[in-house]
Amino acid sequence: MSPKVSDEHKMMMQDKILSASRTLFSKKGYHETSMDDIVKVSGFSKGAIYGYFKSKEELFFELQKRNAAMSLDGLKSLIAQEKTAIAKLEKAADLVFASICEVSEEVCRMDLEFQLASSRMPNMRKEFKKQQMIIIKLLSDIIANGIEAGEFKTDLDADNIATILVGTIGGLSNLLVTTDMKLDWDKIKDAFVSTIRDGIMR
Amino acid sequence: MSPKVSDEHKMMMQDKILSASRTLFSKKGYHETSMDDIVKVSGFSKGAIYGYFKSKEELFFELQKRNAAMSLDGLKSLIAQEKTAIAKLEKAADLVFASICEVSEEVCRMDLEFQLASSRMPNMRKEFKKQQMIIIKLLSDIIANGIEAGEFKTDLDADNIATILVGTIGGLSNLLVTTDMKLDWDKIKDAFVSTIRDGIMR
Amino acid sequence: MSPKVSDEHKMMMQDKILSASRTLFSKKGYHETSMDDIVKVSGFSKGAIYGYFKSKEELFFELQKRNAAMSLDGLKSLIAQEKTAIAKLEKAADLVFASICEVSEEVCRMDLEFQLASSRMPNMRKEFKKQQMIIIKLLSDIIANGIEAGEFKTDLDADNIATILVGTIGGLSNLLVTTDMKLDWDKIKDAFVSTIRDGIMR
Amino acid sequence: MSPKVSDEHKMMMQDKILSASRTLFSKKGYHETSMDDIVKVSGFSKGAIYGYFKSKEELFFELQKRNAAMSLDGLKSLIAQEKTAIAKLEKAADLVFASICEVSEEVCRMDLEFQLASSRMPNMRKEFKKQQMIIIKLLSDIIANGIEAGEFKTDLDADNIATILVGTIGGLSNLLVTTDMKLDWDKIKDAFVSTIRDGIMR
DNA sequence: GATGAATGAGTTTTCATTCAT
DNA sequence: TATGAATGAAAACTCATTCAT
Repeated sequence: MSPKVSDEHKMMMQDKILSASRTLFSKKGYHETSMDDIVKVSGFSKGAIYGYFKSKEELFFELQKRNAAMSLDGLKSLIAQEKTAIAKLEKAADLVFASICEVSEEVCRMDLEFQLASSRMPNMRKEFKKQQMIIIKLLSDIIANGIEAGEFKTDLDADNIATILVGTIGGLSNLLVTTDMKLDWDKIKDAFVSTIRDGIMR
Repeated sequence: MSPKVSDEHKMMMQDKILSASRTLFSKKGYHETSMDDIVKVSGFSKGAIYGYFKSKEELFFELQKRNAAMSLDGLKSLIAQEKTAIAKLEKAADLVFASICEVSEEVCRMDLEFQLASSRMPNMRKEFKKQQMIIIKLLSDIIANGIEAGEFKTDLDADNIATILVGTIGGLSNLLVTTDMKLDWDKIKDAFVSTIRDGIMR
Repeated sequence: MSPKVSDEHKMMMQDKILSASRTLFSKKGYHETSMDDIVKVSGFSKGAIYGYFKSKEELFFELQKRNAAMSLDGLKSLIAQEKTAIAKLEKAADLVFASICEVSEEVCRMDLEFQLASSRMPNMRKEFKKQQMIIIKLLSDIIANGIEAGEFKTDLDADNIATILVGTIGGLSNLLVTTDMKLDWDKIKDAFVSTIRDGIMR
Repeated sequence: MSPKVSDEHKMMMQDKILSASRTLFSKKGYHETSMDDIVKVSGFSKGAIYGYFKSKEELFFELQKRNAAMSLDGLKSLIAQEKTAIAKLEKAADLVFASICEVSEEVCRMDLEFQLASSRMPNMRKEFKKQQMIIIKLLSDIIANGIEAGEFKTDLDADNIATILVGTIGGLSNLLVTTDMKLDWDKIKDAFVSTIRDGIMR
């Protein structure tokens, strides 16, 4: 079982590098972040980094995967705590708006970078699609359950509503980083939640 | 008087260059488009292009401004044809979903590029914010009128709803280009419109 | 006809770069010569060199082509001055041995580099083969004429003899650069010429 | 006594490493073969290889020495079976042409690599010269014996003829790998042997 | 003004070699 | 003695920008 130790170690080292990269990518963007920057900030040598990731692109790709996995885990565990569909959705909205406000720009910019990369790099695109699908499915299932349970209108298409929700969340997140709009996110959240609630509940 | 003629001429020349750039930027992205690409496609010389724009960044910036102005004009004239607030909003939704489906990827990718650029370049950000504000204000006014006219619920915050709408539209557009999801945009539009309608109408 | 001026100028510039590269490649070898070396020695900038040759490999390839063309021209004009087949062959031997002795190492090393490159790079190989074929054909024709004219034995296969001659010359040239053997090239030439003469004349 | 065992062991280990390197160098060339390649193919660790050879260059150098020694042994034992000088030479020609045709490219490319290295690295050059000298001496002695025995013309210079023979063989071998010429090596061998025979026999 | 050749700092990536374990 | 992760100098190549003509 020696590979386990080795793999764990590798994971840890990769995480250290990714951690440094995360800050840089979100601050300066993918193109503007050079491997030299990552070398400087991470404290690893050029060769070491290339030992752990075979290219800048792969490093970026891996970062996206791990970020997404973490976010998804957080979302899932939060949702699991609630019983009703509407409560689950509200909890999800809470989390997302909280991350927009608190973790704020860094994470949101990173997301934008990933979206852009996804629109150009086939591998990234495939992965990103998969991730979005998972989230949409997650919400879609909640909505479908809500319909079944009589919480929501019966004529809703769960998938489409879920897609719209994901789109809205992403769009609002982007709005935050692309403008400096000092928005009152609490009120926007309330407006969002109540609009959706009125729109889908019966 | 001569400056006027000269300015008009300058504008025309700039438009020719921007037109070539638009295609390139949306197809390949900002970073992957080189000035040499623009030289080749536009037919202008290096020196000429630098005569009309003082840097690649400025060229990109200018392109965004003109694109936004055109889109806004289209939106405004379309909206002006309708009387009721809800009809205006639906017309706006039509336009946006049409551009997502028809003009499709190219335009949406361009938007992503702009959003990303906005999140890094202060000038761009300022401009982008201004543009978003204008659209939000446009929608907000419609909503406010709708409230006043008794079309919509009275407890709505027009600005927040407008922000959400703009976010949703942007998010769905990004979803299109970052994933290959073969979504049924017509149904999504319907779901979007009816959710919103139920959410805001009384 | 403006391209003519431009093309001539381009050729001249390329020649200047190639000239500097020739020295470097023959002194240090292909792999050991960096583009920075060429920049330093040629006085051109990085960008300028890449403007004239799209890669180090292409530069090397072009150098080989021009070298070969020059050598071939020299050989042809020398041979044209003689009447009999044996005299032509001897003249060719003179030229080759002279270049081995006088121009000496630099040219011969360059040849070795080209041979090695030919054995690995498909494009180079094709070009090298073509060049060798031309020389073999040149000699083969002389020999065939010599056979017809009754100078040489009638049972000779002109192509094979020509191939052997080309091989021998190349091999001796390599022997010069790969060893420091202070050989008496005049005597070797005499031995070569007389062996061949006795071997093929009747 | 322990050094003897140790030395033998070292030799064996070195041979294993060299064996893996031989394949790599001949397939990909010296520069294109990395130490990592050798690690992968040989199964030895980086450190182990550097324990047995102090550099890539030395490894290459040692490989050349052992290759040459093996070839020479084969040649000597083959030649020893023949009585007359011409029979010995023909046997030598057989061996060489056989290796060109059968073992073919791989070995010949390796030779080219060595020749090139010889032309740049003083140590290599010295060794290569020594090896060539030995072969030339071997052939030269045969020729000298042939002259004495009345087989060959009396006015031949044995050393020069031997040099030419070695050059020719090397040149033809290079011709094989640097071009794809589908030559009829049997006929070339016949032409070679008969030309030489006619050129030197009385 | 217009041109496009020239610039050179900056980019990603490789790889022979070392050395702590 | 053996290992292989780490090193970092050096390589090929790009491209926004300038400026002599």
